[in-house]
Formats: sequence, C-alpha cells, structure tokens
Amino acid sequence: MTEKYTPQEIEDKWYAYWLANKCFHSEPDGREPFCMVIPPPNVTGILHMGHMLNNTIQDVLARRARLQGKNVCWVPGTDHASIATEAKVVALLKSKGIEKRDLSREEFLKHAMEWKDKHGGIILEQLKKLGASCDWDRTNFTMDTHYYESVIEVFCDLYEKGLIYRDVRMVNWDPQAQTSLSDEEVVFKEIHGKLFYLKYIVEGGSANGVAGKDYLLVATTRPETIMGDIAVCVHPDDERYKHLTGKKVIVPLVGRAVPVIADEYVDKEFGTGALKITPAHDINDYRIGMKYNLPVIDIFNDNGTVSEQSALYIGMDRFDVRKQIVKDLAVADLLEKEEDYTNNVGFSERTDAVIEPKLSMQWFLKMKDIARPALEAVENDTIKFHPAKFKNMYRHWMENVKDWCVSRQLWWGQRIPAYYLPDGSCIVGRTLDEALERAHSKFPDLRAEDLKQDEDVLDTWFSSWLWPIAVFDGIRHPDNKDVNYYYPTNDLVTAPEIIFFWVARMIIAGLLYRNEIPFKNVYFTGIVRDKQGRKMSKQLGNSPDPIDLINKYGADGVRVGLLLTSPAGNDLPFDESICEQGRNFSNKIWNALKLVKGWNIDNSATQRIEAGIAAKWFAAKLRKETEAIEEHFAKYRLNDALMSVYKLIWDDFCSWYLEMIKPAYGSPIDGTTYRQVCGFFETLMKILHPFMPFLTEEIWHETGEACVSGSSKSNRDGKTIMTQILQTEKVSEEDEKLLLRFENAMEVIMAIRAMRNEKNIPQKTPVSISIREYDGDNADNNLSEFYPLIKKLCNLETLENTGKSPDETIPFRAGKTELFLHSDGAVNKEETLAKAKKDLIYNEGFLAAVTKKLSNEKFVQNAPIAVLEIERKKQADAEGKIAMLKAQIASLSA
RNA sequence: GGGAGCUUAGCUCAGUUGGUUCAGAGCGUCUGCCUUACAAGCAGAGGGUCGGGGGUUCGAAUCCCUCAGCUCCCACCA
Repeated sequence: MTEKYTPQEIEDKWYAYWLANKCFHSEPDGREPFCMVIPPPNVTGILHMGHMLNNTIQDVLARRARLQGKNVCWVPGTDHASIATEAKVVALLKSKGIEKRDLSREEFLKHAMEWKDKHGGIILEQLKKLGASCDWDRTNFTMDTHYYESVIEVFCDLYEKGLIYRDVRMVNWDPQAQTSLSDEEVVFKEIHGKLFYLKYIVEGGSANGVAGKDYLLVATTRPETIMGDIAVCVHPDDERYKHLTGKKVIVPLVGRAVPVIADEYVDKEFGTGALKITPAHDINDYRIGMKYNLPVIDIFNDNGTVSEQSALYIGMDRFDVRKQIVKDLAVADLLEKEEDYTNNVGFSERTDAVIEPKLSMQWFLKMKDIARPALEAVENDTIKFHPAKFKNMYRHWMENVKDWCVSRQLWWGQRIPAYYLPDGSCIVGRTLDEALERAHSKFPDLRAEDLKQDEDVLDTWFSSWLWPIAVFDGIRHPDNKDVNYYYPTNDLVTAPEIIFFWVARMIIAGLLYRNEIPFKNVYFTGIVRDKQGRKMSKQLGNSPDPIDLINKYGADGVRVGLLLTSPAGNDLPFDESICEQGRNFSNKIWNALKLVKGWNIDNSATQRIEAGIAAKWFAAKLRKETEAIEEHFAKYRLNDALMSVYKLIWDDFCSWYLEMIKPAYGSPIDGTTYRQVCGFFETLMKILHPFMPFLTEEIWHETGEACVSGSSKSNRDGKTIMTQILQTEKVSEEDEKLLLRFENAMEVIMAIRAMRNEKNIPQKTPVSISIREYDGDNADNNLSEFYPLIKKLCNLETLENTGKSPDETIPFRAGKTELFLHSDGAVNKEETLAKAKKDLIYNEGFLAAVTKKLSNEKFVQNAPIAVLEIERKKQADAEGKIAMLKAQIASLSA
C-alpha cells in the first residue's frame, strides 16, 4: 500500500466501474423507490461551488437511500436557459462577424443547437468527477422532443382552461436581450446618479405672473423621458400648486402643453412635490395614466434607442440622450439645478442591462387560483421545507402572487403555439394542423400558409416547472409506469434563491397535472461565500475551480469539506482549508487500513482479554452512533451526521479501538480479533459511503469477508459497496451501561496520560499506578474489568487496587477515582498538598452552592423529582470527595 | 417603506418542552512528542458575563420587554 492516499487514480477507476456496471441505473421494481430530480443546470453552465454543494448533498441522499435498500433514481439533465444561452450564442456569432438580425430563425436555431451539442452539458461531465450517482441513461434536456411537446401541451391545456391570456401590460424590458423579463429576473442595485430639476413653464397667463415667466419645477432622474410626458402630477392638498391644477404646462424643449393633475400618489415632501407623468416608461406613471385616461407616448424602440414617436433625438441611445438633453436643457435655461442622488435601478439578471419598463403585448398565466393548493401543501407540511423558516417566505409570495408573464422575445426555447389569422385574431393549437382545423370553423377556406405563428418563445421556467413530471414523460403519457412509480419524488435539493422561480411553480404544476405534490421534502442549501463573506462570483474571481480542488484534495476530500461546514439553509463560508480536513480524513482511514493489513494473523492464538473487551465496547459504540446518525439524517442535518461518522472513525475506531487491539510490534494478531476488526471496518465504510464514495469503495474491498481468509487480496471481485445494504441494530440497555462504565475508564486513562505529560514521563517508559475506586462496590461503576485495557493504553507495569494510599506516590484523580503514581524519585509533597487544598476549596464551594439550593424550600417544592435527585446526588458526591481530600491532606501533612 | 431571521470560544456552528459539573463540537491556537499505521500524525492544555440593559421564575443561553448591530426576502418614492 502507498504511504499516502492518492485519490485521483482510485476515483477514476471506481467511477468507470460503477458506470460499466450500471450501478446508478434504475428501473421500476417491487422495492420502495427513492427519487430525486437534479435542479437542471444551464446547458451552457460550468460547474461552480454552488453546484458542488448542491450535488454533493443530493449524492449523499441518493447513496444513503441505496444503503437502505431502496430503488434509487436520481434524474440528471440540463435546462435550455433561453436568455442566458441565446445571449451566449449571439455573442459568439458576433465575434465571428455574424449578426443575429441577419439570420433567419431557422438558421439561428441551427447555430444554437450546434453550439449546444458542442459546449452544452460540460457540467454533467464535471459532476461525474464529483462522484454524482445520477442515472445518466435518464438524462433530460428541456428542449428534447418529448419535453418540448410536453411544454406545448401544457400551454395549450392552460389556454383551453382559460388560464392563459394575452394582454398589453407594462413589463420589464431588457433592451440588450430585447425581451421581456419576469419581476423575478430583475435585480435592483443602488446607483449614484443625479436628480435634475426641470422647468415646466405654465401655459398662457398665470394667476400671479406674466406668461412664460411662471414655471413649475419638476424633479426627475430620467430627463430623457420628457418626450413621453403627458402630464404633471401634484398632491391635491399641496397649497403650493393648488392654483395650477387644471392648467397646462409646457414640456421643456418638446414644447407640448400637458395638463397639471392632482393625485394622492404624489409625495409632497419629495423633490419639488411635482411629478412628471410618463406612462410608457414608468410603472407608477402608467397606473396614474390609466386612472386618468391619459394617452401614452412610447418614445423608445425595443433596443433602447429613441423612437419615431418622440419629438426629438430620434435614433439616439437612451443613455446618450440623457447626457445630451441635460446640456440642451441648460442652454435653454430650463434646467434649474442638479443634485447628487442615490436610487434603486433595475438590472437584467442575465445581461445586466438597465431595465426599461415598457408596454407590450405578452402572454400571461393566471396564478391566483392555481397557487392556493400549492400554498396549502407547504402550510400543512405535506411538503416539508428544511429548514422550515423558508415557509414564511413561501407563504408571503404565494399570498401576493401576480400573473406570470410567460412570453419572451427570443428564438431559443419552446415557440409559443399561437397562430395569427389574416384578420388579426389568434388561435392556439398544439400543431399547425390543429390550429388550422380550429381556424376552419371560422374561415373554411384558410390555408396553412395564411397562419402566422407567434414569434415569441416561452419563459425557461415554463418548461422547468414541469421537470419532475416531464422527465418521466408524465405529461404526454400520464399513466406510464415510470411516472407512476417514481412520482412523487422524495427530496428536492435547491437554493432558496429560486424558491419562487422554480420550487413554487413545480408544486403548482404537480398539483395541476398529477393532482399530487412533486416532492416530499425540500432541502434548501446556503450560498457558498468566500472567507470575507462575499458571494462567489465570476466578476470577483473569488471562486475556486471545483475541478482544481478535486484534483488537489480528491472528490471525497472536497465533499467532506463542503459538508462539514454548514447545516441546511446556512451560508457556507468557503476556505480551501476545509477540503484539507477532508483529505486528511481520507488519509487517516487509509493508514488505519494499512495498519490492519500489515498484521500477521495467528489463527491458533487465543484472543487477549483487552481485545475482547474492546470489541464488546466498540460494537456497543457502533450501535449507539449509528442511531445518532440516523436521527441526524431524519432531520436532514447532514453536517451533524458526517461529524458523527468522522468522530466515530477517527476517535473511537482509530484512537481507541485500534490502539486497544494493536499487537505488540512484530507479534501476530489472533484470528478472532482480526475478524472483528475487519467486520467493524466494513460497517464503518458503509456508514461513511454516502459522504466519501470512492475511498469507501476502495477500502470496502479489503474489509469484511475479504479479510477473513487472511489474504491481503480482495475476494470481492465483481461486487461493489454500491449494492450493499446497511444493517442496523438497536442500542440495548446493556450497551448503554457498558458505554458509561467505559467512559469512566477513559477518564482514568486520560488522567494518567495527563500526569505523564505533566511529569515529563515518556509513553515508552513503563510506570506503576495504584488505584482506589470511590464507588468500586457498585457493579455499574466498577472499573476492574478495564484494568487490562488501562494497562495497555497507558503502558503500565502494574495497576493495583490498593485500597489505601501507598507511600512514595503522587496522588491524582480522575473524576471520583483516586490514582497514585509510583515514583522512584522524591515526591514533591508540597506541590501535591497545595493541589489537594485547592481542590478542597473548590469542592467545598460547590457543596455550599448545592446545599443552598436544596435548603431553598421553593426549589424543593417546585422542581421535578428527577432534578431534585440529581442535586442530592451532587451533594453526596461532593461530600465524599471532600472527605477523601481531607484524608489526603491529613496524611500528607503528617 | 413592509416582513422574516440572526447575535454563544479566535473562526464556523450545536444547544429539543426553562432543570445533570451546562456553557458544548469541529477547526485554529499553545505545550510536549519524528513512539514501527498515520507530522495530512500522536498525547495533553488553555479559551466564552451565551450582543447590552431590564423583567418573569426556586431556577434563564433558553420565556417576555427594550436598546444596539448584522443578514435575507418583498416593494421600487419620481
């Protein structure tokens, strides 16, 4: 065996083996299913730390379910990610000198599909490095034919049910991608800009001045939108402007006269208390415009340049116009002043372009009614959120849900199956034929060429919301055996950021199309941050390349590092050093195997007494910890589960058990002990397998039955840990008692080690100890059975129960047990006396506190009996210790 | 502006219905060890007025009030 664990070779070897043996593939059978669907990464995506965390968690859950004997199906796949992907393809074509607008839809899609075939799905290959045990035969892509048809079917169905409609609305417009965005795709950022004060001259005469001299001052951050102004609005109670309401003012530079209206929406305190109304380019202005029936002037083209509708600056970009108009206003003496101002500006999540509110014709899905059952499913815990705090967020959104704008002005995606007739009316149909047939009821002579399909595609989330159903083709074939077996899925692991985008909508779709929830548990991961707490991002360059990390620490090491850090829903402050801890753990286990494999086996030898006790103890410990781990898993506390395994292996197995059974150098080990250690090792590898799949597979082949023959070669050819089931046993009362007694023995061992440390006596120098057990008559506390162990672990020449304090010894204590170190040299009586006195003072203080508590009538009356008994026991113990210390002090002083 | 949550050791976090010597874990730190599986290691040690203040209670990290600081979500005031 190699000196150090080298993961790379072993990881590649086993992943290939698992694939070759179809270890991840699932087909419906008689077993209980355990199903998960991967949150499909963008087809253009590259693996980042967030994916690493998310997929490690899913893999742990999948592998754990396999160990429980379930039929595990983890469905992988990718999302076509319409905006993100189209933006990438457009950019790539541009770099080759090809403009999208010069291509036909078909040509563009051909380029996009080629690009997807070439670069798409890299991320899935990267997930294999991580050890992800996805059923790759079931890989889905949201634009696969069956998936595409499912999406179209759902759109048509919802339309037929009257849930989908077409309307002109104010939408978030991304002028770069030239598409609308849902509210969820807009991110607001604080921008340091300017507030401009513009003069709107009052038309004609005025109550208190000459025409042209009187003006209304309006503050705005967007002077370039004045060409779209159709009114100025003031608060009805604002004394400053009462005389102006109903009059008209002249829009600066533009020269158009617009009315001054009064509405309570206006904040008197802000700016000048007068607000310019531009319905086409501001959502609130739009609402006011609607309320007062004002006209709409849309001054921007789809690409953000000024349109023909404008009086000025036609063709210029919106940001250039802002610069220019400020200059022109100043020249015309229509700009009173400008102030620094910070406000929130919406940006496109995908392209980072400044969002332009824009009126346009879009398709919408009515949400209110279909959201209600989805809210209930989470409220009544039919679907459980981990951690539960996200229920609040979910409720808030679902109660205030707005209609979903599902159309996007893109080509990459599912094209909306709506067809326009020559008369402008619109027919929805699954296919052109279906649409034509429907159109014939109105226009019998219509031909296919007369129908013009809607140019837009559907929002990406309108396909991903069907993911748990569509991956099993459950939309097109609702009664197929896969969907019947695997749906509803068990767990969904995702980020809280997409709780509305995705989780909520999947629940809605599940209830709508299968009348059943899509998953039973949702595990929300935290955000992976850097050491300084910043979110990892490409721009900051603070995200390590996961593949580099895997190469450096091994996939198992990285997985452990990620999982040790934080529980569900907590952000994860990532630092490479946590992967180091994972790698060190791999190495520790590797070395433990090396130790065991290095022993010579003597099958004729009888088991040493301490090895027998050690085995009994470790078996009990194993049962106890297995139970604890189960509980952690039940609560989705994966970090706690891993920590328990970590300590079970490192501390209990390596530091205690192996040290207890380790034969003297050069001596062989007896067959019984050897078989026991191999059995324990095997069980430990199974428990650890979900977290460290590669290492455990490698080592499993050297443990368990493979050990029994004593051969160092694996006799497990053709088998794999992946098909193993973890048998668990309940911890018994006997176990609990043994574990408690053993803890006392551990305390003694640690006290002796500490004493060696203090006196600078090396471990290799044997010493003798006398022991006096305070509660030695009590069978539950008696330590004598562990004496052989204590002797071995502390390298004692003798360990005798003397019953009295021998001369020439250094007394010390472990809990309630008195110990005496035999010393050849002069014993420093002063020192031990001082220590004993100090102990006495502490214990007398402690006793006083307990006694005071017990003499408090109210405490005795109100406290539960169990608590009282504990206090009385504390009192008795303290009294015993004090008596012991007093005797010691007396003998030392004599 | 509206809502939710958080504050415990140097760091990241546990701490069930208030009650064991309850103030914990891992990492880091310090001390001593290259002891024949492992220095990617072994053995040991130190470290916190549980954010501040007040209250309820026999008893508060835990319940209530208040102040301070941080985070997230929603809304988008020109």
